[in-house]
Amino acid sequence: MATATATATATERMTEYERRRLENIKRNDEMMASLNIRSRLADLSASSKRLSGKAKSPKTSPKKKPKVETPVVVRRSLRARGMPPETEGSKGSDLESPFPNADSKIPISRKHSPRKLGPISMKDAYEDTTLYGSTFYKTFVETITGFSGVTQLNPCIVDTFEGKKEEVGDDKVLGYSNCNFDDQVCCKKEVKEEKVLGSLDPLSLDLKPENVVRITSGRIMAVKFFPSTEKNIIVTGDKLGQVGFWNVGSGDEEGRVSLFRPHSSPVSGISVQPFCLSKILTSSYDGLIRLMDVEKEVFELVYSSDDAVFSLCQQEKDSKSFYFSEGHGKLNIWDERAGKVSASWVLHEDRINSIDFNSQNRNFMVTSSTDGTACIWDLRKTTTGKQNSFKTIEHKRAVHSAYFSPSGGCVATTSFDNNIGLLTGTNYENLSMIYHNNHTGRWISSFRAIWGWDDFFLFIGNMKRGVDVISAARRNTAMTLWSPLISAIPCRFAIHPLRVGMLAGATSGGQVYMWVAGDEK
DNA sequence: CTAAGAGTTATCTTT
DNA sequence: AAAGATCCACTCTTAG
Repeated sequence: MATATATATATERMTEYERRRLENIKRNDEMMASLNIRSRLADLSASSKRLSGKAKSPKTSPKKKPKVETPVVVRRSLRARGMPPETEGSKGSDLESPFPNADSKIPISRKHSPRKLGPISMKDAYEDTTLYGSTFYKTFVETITGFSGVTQLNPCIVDTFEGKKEEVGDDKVLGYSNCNFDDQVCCKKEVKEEKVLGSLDPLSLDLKPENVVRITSGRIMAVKFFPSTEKNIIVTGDKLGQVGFWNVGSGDEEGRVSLFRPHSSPVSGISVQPFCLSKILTSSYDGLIRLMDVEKEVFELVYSSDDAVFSLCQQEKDSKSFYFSEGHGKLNIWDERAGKVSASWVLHEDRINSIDFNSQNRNFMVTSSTDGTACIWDLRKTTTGKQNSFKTIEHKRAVHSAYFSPSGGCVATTSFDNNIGLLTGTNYENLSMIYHNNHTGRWISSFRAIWGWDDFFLFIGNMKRGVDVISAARRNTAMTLWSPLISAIPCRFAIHPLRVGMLAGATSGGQVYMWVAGDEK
């Protein structure tokens, strides 16, 4: 079989990478020893207490009490109807507040929460986390509807590392990653790269205390930036079905986060409409796809299925259709004008975890699946079944993501088999496996390596609360970003599509960190 | 072939 | 400070 030889070479590579990995571990251990990490770990308790105090916003402790006594809860619909939203003095009063779940015990039901097969008003879905929701709700609506209407498109940094490999020389110490606190020596790490290629030096990414926020209360499954430079807004979806917004850098401590619960099960995908930023698509394990329309203040129901929807993707410049996966390997195309699914294929033998498109050639799509493969598809030829794929990448375990690089010239996959797969070459004929511990277990959303703003670096979380930066040219972990502000494992990431050097990482506790490049102060 | 169960992992809340 | 709850991820094992 052809797969036998492929497996053999993969095994050879594995040992090669394993060897290098062990060398790296040894080096790191020596370095950590020299930096006196071990003794610092001993008094972790003291520092972690201090750090968590810093990481969480100090004022957030008295807010939301989302605990539930009864797991099955129906959200009381239309309670807000007819209530004037001005009365702010009536904090916590169920009778007067238009957002009565501020102090009630119902808002976040756990499992088996029934889904509603129809539109949900935004006010009904609003999770009042602050007791002052009426004012913040209005602020939110004004913020999202207040875009100028001009949509900027991705400037598309088309710059590949192919052909520049020769420039990468032997290991040299390039620099050290920065940290915010002088007393935290442990976040410094040696970086080896002859020179920094590409449009951004990842070492310039800086995490500031004001850029750490808790958005949702559950495990974050999806995170996205709004494609606009007017305001920096991050939207997240979590395991409880919540969709949260963070208006970065504006408003006071509490007002910049708004939280809704349009779904009864985990939110699997988010897509902000490229030409209409007040419309946001969300998909969920509850089988629903909703369109949040902030102008109309409603979560419309677009699609419903008995199967879970596991991923959602929209081509960058196409607002007339979107692609989503459901059930065991099915992929659908939704036609906005027809208002129905216009094509449906069974592409994999198990759930499809990610969908992505080649930004330079829109006929090429890549999917990743729990069946252990990632496939590149030529949409002009796609019928059904993996045997018809343009290219299939085989992993030994479930594959959680597969993304085209910004130039479209590479594909990076992330698998539970502890590898990041890198596909290069004019016809994606070269496959490399880069070792990375992706064993996240049950409580952490699976890691997914995402591309930065060029073809040189990938970003992915690690189990030690750092952000590994993978060099595509060197095919290794070139550096790791650390910060004492990170109090949980960042597992899902997004880049700002229009601002080079703006990176968001989200955790299982609902927190989001935003790194920003540049201006060292 | 399918179902059920154990083990794995980290974070937040409660005691 | 330590224990308890989480509970649709995935893999492997065992029972039918």
